Amino acid sequence: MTLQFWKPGTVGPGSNLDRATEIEGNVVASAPLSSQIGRQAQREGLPIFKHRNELLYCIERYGVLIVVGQTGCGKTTQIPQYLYESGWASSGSVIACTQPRRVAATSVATRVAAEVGCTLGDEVGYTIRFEDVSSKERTRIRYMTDGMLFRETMIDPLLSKYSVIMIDEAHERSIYTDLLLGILKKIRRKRPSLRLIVSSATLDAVSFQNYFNSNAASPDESVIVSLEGRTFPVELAYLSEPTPDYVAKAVEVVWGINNHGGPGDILVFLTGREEIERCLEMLADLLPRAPRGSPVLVPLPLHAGLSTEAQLRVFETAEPRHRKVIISTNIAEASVTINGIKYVVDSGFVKMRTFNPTTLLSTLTATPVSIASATQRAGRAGRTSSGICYRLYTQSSLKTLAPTTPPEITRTDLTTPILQLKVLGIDDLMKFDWVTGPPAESVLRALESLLSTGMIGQDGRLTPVGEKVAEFPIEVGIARMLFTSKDYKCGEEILTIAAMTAVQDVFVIGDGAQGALAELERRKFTAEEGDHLTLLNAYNAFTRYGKSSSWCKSHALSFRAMSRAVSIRAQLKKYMARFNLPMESCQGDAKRLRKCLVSGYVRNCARWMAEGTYRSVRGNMLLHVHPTSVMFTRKPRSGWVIFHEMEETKKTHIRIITEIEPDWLLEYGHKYLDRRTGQEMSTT
DNA sequence: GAGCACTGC
Repeated sequence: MTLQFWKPGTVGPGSNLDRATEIEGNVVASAPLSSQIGRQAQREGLPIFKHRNELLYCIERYGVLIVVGQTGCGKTTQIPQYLYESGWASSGSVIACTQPRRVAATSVATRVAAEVGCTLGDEVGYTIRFEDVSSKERTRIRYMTDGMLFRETMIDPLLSKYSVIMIDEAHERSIYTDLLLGILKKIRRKRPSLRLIVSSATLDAVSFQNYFNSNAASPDESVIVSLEGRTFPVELAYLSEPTPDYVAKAVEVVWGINNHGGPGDILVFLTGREEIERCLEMLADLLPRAPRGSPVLVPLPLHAGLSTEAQLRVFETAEPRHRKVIISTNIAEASVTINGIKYVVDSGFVKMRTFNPTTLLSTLTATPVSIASATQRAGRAGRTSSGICYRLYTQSSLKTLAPTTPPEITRTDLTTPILQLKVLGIDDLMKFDWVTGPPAESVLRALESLLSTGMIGQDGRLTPVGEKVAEFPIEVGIARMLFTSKDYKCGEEILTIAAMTAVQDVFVIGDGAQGALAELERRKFTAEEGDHLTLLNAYNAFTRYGKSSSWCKSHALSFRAMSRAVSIRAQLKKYMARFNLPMESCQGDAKRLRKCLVSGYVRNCARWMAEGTYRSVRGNMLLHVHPTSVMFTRKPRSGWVIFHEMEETKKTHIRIITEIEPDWLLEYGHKYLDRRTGQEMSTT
């Protein structure tokens, strides 16, 4: 790891990547930056010996260190060790390093434990949901998910056991990263001895610095440090003309590489399963026409919906004279790293979910990637040697791309996060020091929803039940449902339903005949009342038959999803015990169960219109039943349903649906405040 | 009669 002062425009080595990133460089270069550290150290008469010491000097001198470095520069593994060796973890304090993903936290911890020469969980450990491999007494370097550290602030608001907190991959701007940064800035005002390291991509470094320096009392709170890593140059190629069909174009490019390019595997970025399958079909059609002497092309799909074993196939080394071509979603951009990739083919699109606070509708649409994303994708070709990235768009369209992807906090339902901030005593949300402020409408709607469900009072303060609900590691509505299960005496079943709705892709659907077979299997669990009870049946069958993976396979269930549901259920059960919520069974009384469901889904009710379409009670939107629902083929006798979620893709779909009686809605007495008139609106 | 990018507590 080499420490360098930050220079605008030096994102990565290699001629072409440099040229391409000049656009990125210019964005950053508009901010005045120089080698501040060097000057500061000189002024204070401090000698700079080594890179490592420079870094340690910076953490001593500045409260917040913004570290810019490419993947592979060792920042995640080395910086915590430097701090540890130089005494930052003495007298019982801990160095934390957060990751946005669980796998990253575990794999990095494993590696660092080996480097330090200790058993994982001793001096070096990790903490993720359901897995705490760390010791309260012995662990000095602790890798964890950002969500876990956020949760810890609810128990220890000053995070007093930590001396240094490193927020890694901060440029990804996960919602927990953003919430944490806001809280950590606040904590540092009360506890200036706490040091912060924010690891970021070049593009975002200045905005992070501005964020931390915006405090008038300490205008030079932070400093940017750049680390040089070992990556290889990636040559960029663009289309001269835009393409109307990037899937077909990707096939063409892959075919061209295979027949004329040197050795090395290919990674193609498309947006979703449907495109991936179309691409695989087109490649399969071409395979018999391969010219003699060219490598045998081995196309492999990669997306989150695949089983674990299908996902693992992309890591297998291709046989001699074979060439892997991995057709992937965005999962390969940051979550999954495959070695040996020499060529990247980038469609330039990604599916992004955006929440509309006015309609409460999430939209999932293919949108152009940001420059940051495009750079990250290209970098996937240069991890082990130099590579080439074929971008399926024109070079001139680069300037129409956004520099970075909008942070998750601007695109998501804030009901649960805002409830959690309230637990931390952050009541005035408009005044909270956000890294990026969420849309005002999102905040208002979240508050409105918290008010209407009794989580906060008219004064905006938490109610006693709100305080408890906030602690549950699950959405507000579902947590609330767990509380009302006491009244309906159905804690046992509601808990299972809560866990099952929290995992996705429970039923494995293949294509063609396999899919039809899976459909038949799924019908075995089907409950008359709808999907929630169907999920309950599936879970109960899973436990009855010994929670086995082979049983799942023969019943078209995802073993991964089911096991996760078991963990979530066990965790939620502990919270239920803590709040004295009884684990009673409804003894097959589905009516009680459904009434309880209504309490959690007051925002999500709809009325039957015609042929698989509904109108939402709120907003009168046209809704289509998702084909995976057991309600897809059936009309609710009462004409009314509640649903777990709605999402707009080509149509607006509702998923996980249960039939209810309309008077249950009234019985529950939920009312919404009309924001314009201040009048209470009935739900009917 | 037709479909869901990716994470996290």
